[in-house]
Parts: sequence; structure tokens; C-alpha cells
Amino acid sequence: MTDVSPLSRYQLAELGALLAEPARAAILLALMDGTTRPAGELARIAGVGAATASAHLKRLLDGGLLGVHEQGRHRYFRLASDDVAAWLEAMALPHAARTAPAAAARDPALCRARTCYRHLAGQLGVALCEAWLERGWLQTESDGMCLLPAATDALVQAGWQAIPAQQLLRLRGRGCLDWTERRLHLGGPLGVAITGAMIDAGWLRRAHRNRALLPTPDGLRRLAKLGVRLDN
Amino acid sequence: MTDVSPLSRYQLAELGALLAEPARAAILLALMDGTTRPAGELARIAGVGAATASAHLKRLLDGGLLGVHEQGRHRYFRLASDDVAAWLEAMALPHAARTAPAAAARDPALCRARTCYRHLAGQLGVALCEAWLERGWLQTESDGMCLLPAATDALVQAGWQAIPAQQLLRLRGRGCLDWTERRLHLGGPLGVAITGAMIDAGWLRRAHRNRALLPTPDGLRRLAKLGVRLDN
DNA sequence: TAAACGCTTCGTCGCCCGGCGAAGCATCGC
DNA sequence: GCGATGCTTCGCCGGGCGACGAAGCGTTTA
Repeated sequence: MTDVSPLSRYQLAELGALLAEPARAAILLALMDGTTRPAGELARIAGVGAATASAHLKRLLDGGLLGVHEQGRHRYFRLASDDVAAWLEAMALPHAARTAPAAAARDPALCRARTCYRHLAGQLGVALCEAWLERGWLQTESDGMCLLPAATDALVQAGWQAIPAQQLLRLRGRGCLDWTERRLHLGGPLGVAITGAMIDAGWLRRAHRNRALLPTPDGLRRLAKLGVRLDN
Repeated sequence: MTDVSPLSRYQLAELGALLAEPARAAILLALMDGTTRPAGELARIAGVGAATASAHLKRLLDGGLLGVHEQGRHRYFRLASDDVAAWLEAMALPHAARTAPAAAARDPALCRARTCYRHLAGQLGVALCEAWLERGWLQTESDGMCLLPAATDALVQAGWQAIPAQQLLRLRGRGCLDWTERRLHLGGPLGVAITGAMIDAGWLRRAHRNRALLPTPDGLRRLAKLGVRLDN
């Protein structure tokens, strides 16, 4: 059979094989929050020895899923890009289809708002993306999205002061498929910048146990001013 | 480490393992066009013996990626759902990021329009979805999308007669992430119905070698009437 | 300079699993 | 009813790979 598919059986199998080991899966999941961790810590998280972890990390590196930053005798690993994070999120789709109600019941906070890599996802992430598109604050371009001045004006009016408007307008965003909502939310450098600033400003608070983000009462008020509301 | 992630390391590894074998990957890719094929044919496509293929099919079935329809001494396999097809498309993302320009150069037709499972994807699919959302013909709901009467009126006016308007209005659609465009196109039963009817009506023609869809001159005219234009 | 540390490489072991042929079990056709 | 056909199950073999300990290498600390 001639494979003219954009992804050949071998490439697909190769990608699958990278995930097919619990130790490697654990490493990737640990880096999903955008953190950068040394090899030793990842070995401990994965529950394997240093030698084994080193082999896994080399394989993930060669496979293009991880990036590395060498510093002295340490090697710090991170996900190669936002794309990889979005891709890992998307991996959860078949699983989510089967267990979505159960998962929602088990951890509603995670469905309401969480980090996807380093940007905002969940109901709140989707609501923000759609509301701003609706209002014309966010514009889809050929590849990605960008903010318009109307948006930065509104942000400043809502008490935003973390990042200068000029800088925000230069950042590019990108749609990222949300596995619980099955709709797009705002990722890319723009999404990361906005989310990080909202956390710093106390609009959102990181949960300790997982990737959930907890909106503060003040944050909810300010977000509502920006047209972003949670349904329930 | 406590895994409170919605997808545990073991679940992620299990999903990866399902793809990690070229034979299984070939089976899944062969079913990506929405076809239903008997075990023997899939064995031939995968290039393995009947016994081996049977084991692979059982595993994919247990993993929830395939569905089966028994008829006499034949067993016909298909992808379990549109979700699985969308998920497989999404698997191509890290690969597409690396080779997107090359792939586009190699097969521009595939990027312009193709089937994703059984619905329209590529530039044309994204253009259709966005144009109809823009015009208010397509409405996003809590889970999915649906067509509004304004859309069916326009379809009839453009010469559409394949499916009665009443029936179209009842079908549900769903956003499906496009791996070349990184934006949503219209999938789900609604997307499947519209795409199938467009092919039947001669607006689009299936390519022989791959999943590309070739718009006919007549089809392009009618699509333009419906607000759907290809950029280039 | 020596010892401690973080990580990788090497060598080895053991298990998992993909491959096949043979046999078994249905169904279809003559 | 009998053989052909499609598929599954069973048993076996072999290769691949994940696990670890030991050794090696470079960096940091004392």
C-alpha cells in the first residue's frame, strides 16, 4: 500500500511509542504545567532509576517532544513547545469522551479553569476566547490570533497594569483545542502572557494539587467587566 | 507522585501503545476516510498475516478506537466514532509543525480540501465553518453546533437539493481541529451529511490516491455563493 | 587536589509482545 | 452434507526494549 497520508504509519507508530511507556508519560505529564525540571527530579517523578530516566529523556529529546537547557552539571528539561502541550491535551480526547461526566464530577474546578501548558484553559479559557472574538477584541489571522487596541483599552480600564499595551499588541496567540469543552481557547505567547499576568495580579490562584486555576472573587468581577462569564 | 491529572500516566501510555505498532497505525489510517473494511482486507493493508491482524484488531477494539459490524462470516471494522478520527488527525500536529511547509509543497490539494473521517477539512473546510459562523448560519451551542434556517434557505437558493432542510436542521455538528490550518472545521453528523451531499452533487470530487477533495468549477461557484472562498 | 554530585554510557538480564503456522469454529456455496 | 472461505484461538519463537548496577565524565564544593 502506498502511504500518501500526511502522516505515515511509521511516523504515527513512532509518536505513539514515545507515549507508550508509563515512565515517559509521567515525564511528559509532569512538564505539562510549563515547568522546567532537572533529569534527577524527573527520574524520581517517573519512579525509575537515573540511568533509565536518562534513556527515556534522550528518546523524548530525539523525538522532538522535549527541549533541554544545560547549566553546569544539571540538565533542565521542558516540553519542546506549546504545540507539544496542546497535542498532549488533545491525546485525552478519546478518554475524555468516555469519562467526561465522571471527571467533571470528580474535579469540577479543573473543568472550570486550569492551565494548559502555561495558558488558561477550561470553561473560563474558552469563554474568554469566544467573548473576545465576539467583541472584536481578538482577531483571527492566517496563522494565529492577535489582540486589537480595543482590548488593551478595556484591560487597562479593568485595572490591568501587568503588561504594557504596546507589548501585548505585539504578541501572537494561537487557538488550542480544549479537551473538556471541545472548543478553542487562547494559547501561544499571547495566551501565556495574559494568563501569567492574571495570576500575578491575583485574578487567578494556582491550586496546589493539580493544574486547576481558582478565580478569586475580585478576579471574577474584573473578568465579567471584560465580558468573560462562567455559565453556572 | 499522586496523579490528579485527568489523564493518568497509565492511560496515556495505554493510548500511545495502541498506536505504537506500524501494523495498528496502518489499520487506523486506512479507516480514517470513514470506510468500513473486513478483517482480511485490513490484514493485507497492514502487511501482516490474518492471525496477527486479528490480535491487533482485538486490541484496538478493546481500546475503544474501533467499532465492529458482524455480517455472516465477515467482520467489518470502522473507527469507533468521529472523535477517534479527530483525535488521529490531532496526532499529526507535532509532525505537521516540523514538516508543514514540505507537506504543503508536496500535496497542495490535500491542504486545500480533504476528508477528515467523512467530513470536509483543509482550507475549504475551515473557510466554510468560519464563513457560516460569521454570517450567523451556524450557531455554536453548549456542546456542538447546529444550522439555522437562514443557512438552509441559502443552500436551496444555491441549488442544494440533496437533503431536505428539515432534516439538516435536526443534525448536530461539532468543531474538529484542523491540523494544517490549526483552526476548527465542521465535523459531526452535520458535517458528514453536508460533505457527502456536496460530493454526490458534484461540487467536490474524491481524489483517487489519497483523501484530497477536488472542488469542481461548478462547486466553487456555488460555494462562493454561500460565502465560502479559498484565499489563493 | 580530592571528594561529592548529576548525569550519561555501557553491559546485562528478563519480560513483553509481535510474528507465524496449525488448529478450531463458524458461515457460505455447490 | 461437504468443501471452501473468513476469522479467531492457541502455541511457539525471536527480537526489542525497559529495568538496573557499575563505570565514566564533567562540574561544583571543600
